[in-house]
Amino acid sequence: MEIRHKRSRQREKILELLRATKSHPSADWIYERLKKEFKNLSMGTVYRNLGILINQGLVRKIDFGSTFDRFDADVRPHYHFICERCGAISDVEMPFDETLNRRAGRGCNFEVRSHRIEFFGICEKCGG
Amino acid sequence: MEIRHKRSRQREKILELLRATKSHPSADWIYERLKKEFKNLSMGTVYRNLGILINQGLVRKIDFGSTFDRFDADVRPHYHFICERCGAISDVEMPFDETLNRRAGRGCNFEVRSHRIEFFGICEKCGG
DNA sequence: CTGGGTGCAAAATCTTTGCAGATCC
DNA sequence: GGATCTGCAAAGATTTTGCACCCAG
Repeated sequence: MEIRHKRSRQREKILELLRATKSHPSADWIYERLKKEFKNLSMGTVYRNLGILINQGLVRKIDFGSTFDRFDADVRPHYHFICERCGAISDVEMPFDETLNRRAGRGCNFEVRSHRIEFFGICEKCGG
Repeated sequence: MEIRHKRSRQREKILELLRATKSHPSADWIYERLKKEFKNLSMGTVYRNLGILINQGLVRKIDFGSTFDRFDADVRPHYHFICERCGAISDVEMPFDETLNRRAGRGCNFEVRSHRIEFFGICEKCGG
């Protein structure tokens, strides 16, 4: 199960780059940036190495979890639970916290208008 | 700016279907479901109508906001702010709420392991 | 050597778009 | 009739994968 990874200049540089920036870049940004150093770099290499770094817990992917969009006809503010095993999305019976936006805006100059919370874990069906 | 929309059986059925389900379906699920009724339905129609319903505020899309994944080398739990105008992602200086998982799990049979909060609004650069 | 890593290109996914013809008002 | 909608197919955008060669250990 455990794969022993050799070092690779590309992977080391990707991690270094990610650690040096606060902008939460996309794979493409990383690719363009590293291409200056590795003239023949390919996107495959970028994605493969990002995957390895994520597995090693050194990098986190900010995505939706699902590979496709999901749609909801309940437009009232509410939170979601996403099962990490089967991908099912359920509503969470927790009151919507109206104070959160204000608290998040404290101490920064962002105009916080809304927020979203997703909980992750194992759903009833998938759990023991 | 305002576009006057005619009725369309397909759009009405999509909304009806979304309202009747709690499973937060994908476009493909909707497509497969509606295909039984509209033999020649196309994905284009599904996506176009979902877009209209979203504009009308009748449906919400659960996605990441960005069309591509973003990566972060800061693996400590923290929250993100996403600018709705320029798409920039910043870290939010708000303490991570360890109690949230437990509170979300209350009253349901999910095993809540983690959570994520994204705040949306206008960032310093884009704001007046 | 050997197995992981790389570049390249093709494939796979998911979503959007152009167009001609059908439909609603 | 005219604007909107639909199906179809092609194009887009992003990510993944197969393969032959390369390189670290």
